[in-house]
This record gives sequence, C-alpha cells and structure tokens, in this order.
Amino acid sequence: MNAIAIKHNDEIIDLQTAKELGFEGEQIHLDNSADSLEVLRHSTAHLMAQAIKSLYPDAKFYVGPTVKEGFYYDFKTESEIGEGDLKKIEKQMLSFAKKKYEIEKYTISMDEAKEKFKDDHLKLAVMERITDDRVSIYKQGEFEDLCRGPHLPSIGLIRYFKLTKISGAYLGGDSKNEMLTRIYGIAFADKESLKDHMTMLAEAEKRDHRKIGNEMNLFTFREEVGAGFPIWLPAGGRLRARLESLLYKAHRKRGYEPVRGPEMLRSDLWKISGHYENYGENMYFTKIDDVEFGVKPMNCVGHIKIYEDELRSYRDLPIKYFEYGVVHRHEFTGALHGLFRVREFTQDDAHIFCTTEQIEEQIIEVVDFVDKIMSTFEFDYKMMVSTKPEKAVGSDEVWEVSTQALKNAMDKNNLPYEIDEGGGAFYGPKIDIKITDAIGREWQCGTIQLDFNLPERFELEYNGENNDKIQPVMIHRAILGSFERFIGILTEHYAGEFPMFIAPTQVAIVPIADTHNAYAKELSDKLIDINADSEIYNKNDSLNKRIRTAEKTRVPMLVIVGDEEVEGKTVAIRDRRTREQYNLSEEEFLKLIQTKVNEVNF
RNA sequence: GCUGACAUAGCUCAGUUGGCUAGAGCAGUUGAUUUGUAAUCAACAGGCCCGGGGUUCAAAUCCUCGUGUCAGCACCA
Repeated sequence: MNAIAIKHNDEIIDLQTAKELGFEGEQIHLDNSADSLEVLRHSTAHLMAQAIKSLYPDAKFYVGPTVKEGFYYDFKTESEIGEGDLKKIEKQMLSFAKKKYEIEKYTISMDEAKEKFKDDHLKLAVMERITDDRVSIYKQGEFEDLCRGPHLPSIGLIRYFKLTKISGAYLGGDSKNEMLTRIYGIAFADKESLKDHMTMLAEAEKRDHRKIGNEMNLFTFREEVGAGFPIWLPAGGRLRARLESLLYKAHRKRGYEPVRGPEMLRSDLWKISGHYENYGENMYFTKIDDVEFGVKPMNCVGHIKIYEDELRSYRDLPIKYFEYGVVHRHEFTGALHGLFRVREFTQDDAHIFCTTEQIEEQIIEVVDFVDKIMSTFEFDYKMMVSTKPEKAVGSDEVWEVSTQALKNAMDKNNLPYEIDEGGGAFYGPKIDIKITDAIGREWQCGTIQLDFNLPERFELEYNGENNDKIQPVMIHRAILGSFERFIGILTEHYAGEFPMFIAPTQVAIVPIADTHNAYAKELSDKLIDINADSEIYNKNDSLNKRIRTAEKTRVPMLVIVGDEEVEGKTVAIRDRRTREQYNLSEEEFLKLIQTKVNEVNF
C-alpha cells in the first residue's frame, strides 16, 4: 500500500510538500488513524468544493477545515442550497473522484495570490489571517484552492464519504459578519467504518431526550404555550421530585438553609446589581402601578436581601442559602433546544456568604459536592476557570484577586482545569463544570462563581472580631445547573433507562388475571410506604401485551403476580435488562426495592 | 437573531401535476376473552390539514405575514 503522506517532526506532511522540500519520515497510509483521516477529510472537503463549484459556478469559498466530527466547507453562492441538494453534490463528488485527478501543489507569493484572487472577497479575508510571504495552491482538475494542506496525492482515493448537514455560518464566526453556507461531511478509509459511523449517529438519535421525553411522558412543549417553556408531565414530575428530595438532604448535610426569593423584583434592584445594564436584554420586564419590575434571571439578588435581613457576625459565616430557583431568560429562538436550552428553568442555586479567608475551603467543598453527584451518575466532566468578560462590573484589581483565588483553590488541591478567557459572569470569574453527554457533546451544567462585586454594590457587611464592619464575599453556585438541562442530559445518558433511585416509576406490577388485582393493589400500597412508585397493568389486554407495554415504559423492575404468588405471598420478578426471572417473598421484594431506592445519597 | 428545511389525528407517518366524503399503523374507548412472561379478536371514536391574509371556479397542496419545530452559526445553565 502506498503512503498518502509522511510524518515529519511530528507534523503531517503531504507527498507534494515532502517532494518539494525533500522531507522524509514515517509513512502514513490510508486507514482510519487520526493522521490519515485528517488528510483524507481535508481532501474530501476540497473535493466537495470542486463539486459545488461545478454545480454553482458563482460559488466563492472561505475555509474548509477538518473538525472532530468530520469536515466542513464555508462558501457563498447566489443560489439557494438546501438539504435536498446534498445528494446532488455527493453525486458530483463521486463522478470527480472517479476521474482520479491528481492533487497538485504549487506556491506563489502573497502578492501574486492577492492578485489572483482579487475578485474573491472570501479568499482575501482568508489571506488577511495569513502572515507568511508565500502561500500554497492545491489544484485538482480545473479546480484550485488556496490551502496550506496537507492533502492526498489524488482524489481517486476518496470513496467513502457522506455529506451530513447544511446550514449557515457567520464569516469568521462573528455574528456581525455576513452569513455563508456551510456543508458538513464525514469520510472514512473504508465502507464499513462509514456505515458504523452512520449507525452510531442513528443510535445517538434514539437517545435524544426530546424523543424519549415524549415516549416516557416526562415533559412536553406546546406552540400555544410558547417557545422555550417546558411543561412537566406526571412521570417527569416524579423524576424531578426524586432528584429534588435527594438534593435537599445533600444540601442540609452541608449546612445550607432553604430560602425562597420573589419571582419579580423592582428594577431599582437590578440597577444596583448591574443586571439592568449588563444582562437586561436577556430579562423580561413588566410594570405594576407604574413601577418597573424585572422577572429574575438569577436568584442572587433575592438571597442578598435575605442576608440583609439581620445583622451578621463573623461567627455566622459562612452562611449558605439554597433555592430551587425558577428563572426566566430571553434566549434567542434559534438557541432553544428541548430541555437543554429553555426560557424558563429551575436552578439548584445557592449562595455562600463568607470571609475572604474562607474562600478556598468553600470552593473545595463545592467542588467535592460536584464530584459526589457527577460520579454517582457516572458522568465524565471537566472544569474550566472562566475569566473577566467584555461586559463586566468591578475593577481589574478585584477581578485579578478573585480569579487568582479560584485558581489557587484548584491548584492547591491538584484539581485539573482549563482556562476559558473572557467566559466569566459579569460580576465575577467562575469555575464551570462541563459534562460530556452520551454522544460526546459538552454541556455546561454546574458553575461556581466568585463574587466581590455584588457585596460591594449592595454594601453587604458583617461584624468582625473587633466589631468592625467587613464586606463578605459571595460564592454563587449551582451543581446540576438547572433541572431542565440536567434531566435532559440524564435522559440521554441512560437512554431513558433511569436507575431505580430516580426512575419515575420503580415497579410495574402485572396481575395475570382480574382475580389478582387486589394483591397487586396491596403491593402497590406497600411500595408507596417505602417511597417507591408503581403502576398496575391490569388493562383488558393479553398478559403478553401487558408485559410488553410495561417493558416499553423502561421501568426498572417488573413483577408478575398470579395464583401462585397470591397464595404464597410472593412475587415473580422479571429483570428488564437481563430478562431473567426469579421469585422473591413479598418481604424480600419490598426490602430489595427499599434498598435500591435509597442506595444513593449525595 | 442569522442561513436553510419543515408543520396533516394523542404519537409515527401517507395524501400524485391544486379537483369528489383527508387515509394508515400505534395509542384511546367499548364489547368478547381471564390469559404464567414482549403485540387475542371485533366494533367505535378521533382532524379549524399550525394561525391570519391572499391567488383560484376550486387550496392540506400555490403566494404572503406570523407562530412553532429541526440542523448549524452566533449566544448561554
């Protein structure tokens, strides 16, 4: 098998360049290794551009890189291209690939390149980002493109690819710029891998929380209610209630007090906090008797008012308030996405008021809390320290001190983190917890924010040891982030097969005939006593049908009761996953459920 | 918000170039059946074809403005 590129000084060098510069190195062959796919997909992007250019001669091209999920190319044409056109483009790509054009490379000076592409504003925009004196051009058949490579020696090597998505994308990723058309695609070295990839995508789709949420009656959205306002159905309500109650205990153990602030507060307060100025466009406002109110987008102001309700001493600190706070935010319509992104959601929010000296231990305690919960759900997550954003309140010194405090807490405890420059909240830097979901997407859930600014703006204080007035520090934190997003992620993570301790229904009871209904009801009542929900499947259907229906609800445990069970006070258990069947006495069964329902504590 | 696609029964979807009373499966209701581990049989019911407005002899179908959904961009818990 011939090489498609070489590895030189740890860099992928295509054969064209290797020949030009006389480089040698380890050969890269056409397979599904990361290096090979990098080259293959990059060239597939060019092949796509070639096909687009032939179908839409006015097309101009911006950049066409490889990304985690394949490759894309951004381009501009006067024609309207939709999803239906992808097939046509694929077909054209295949016909070019069959011609097995060699991919040739030549270099020209930057000035020559600017002259060559003088009518192509997109290429000129690309060149603005290049500092080199010379640029390379890759050519296949009639088509050529400014590109730094690396590329395959010939497009004839490209066979197994698929165009997956089409959409718009802003030039340079900036919403102030014009919008280009972007087509995403994927390519592999062999047919099987492409097929596997497509299967994997289809499997991922089956886990979509919007689909499962509908099937399991967890939640719904309705056009007449409004975009981004979720409606929680009974099954979803039960799941949520379980999470809430677990979390309530976890907070109490850690010294948090439950509180509740109002849903709307006067705009004057949002002006003091800085939300009016910095977050106003995401807020909803209304008037009551000529006084303007803002619906809360965050819970901090309410908690500040609770702090202010009494004089505080250093002996009281840290004070920790928590609330399942319902917040409203005006999100762009295009951003809304199932439960992942909504306009009304409930945060598992808390605010810790503490002394400067207590910051580190408090941060560590919260990070530990986060870890406890994430590991219970077997989530991978990472932490990002986010620094001062463009829109912010407070002096640079305060930002510097607080950002450093966050980093110190992490460093001292050897906790790994990445930096997100400019990603902080407007009132302070934060540590974001990002969960990786079932199909590899990252979601920001938990967040820990350090805030010197709001205490100053609201002139919060406590009495110090010498009876002097000292300003406390606020730590804003949420662990799940919001129940909505977190339950969405959980749903996809478990593909709807929730573990017993949060499942909407713990047990499905299937009586064999009507004569067994009484025993089923008796079991159901006893289950309620041990905090387990059950459902009795005694509809006028065949036994098989009712078992099938119960299985399809994804309930963790199925019990069948007939004459034998009624007589012997037992249950026949059917494990949904393994399809194993076994019998337990009623007593053993209740004990088993009780154990499983209570096995988790954060 | 931007680019593109889409919206028909509770759910999943048919519905031809505009043309008769808009269909199916599942779910639901009723009846028969009383079942021992993944679909018993039958009947019935269910629709402002997303909402305004327009074109036309005629609109689920074409145009237009909204609303909502999907993919991505940008923004974010």
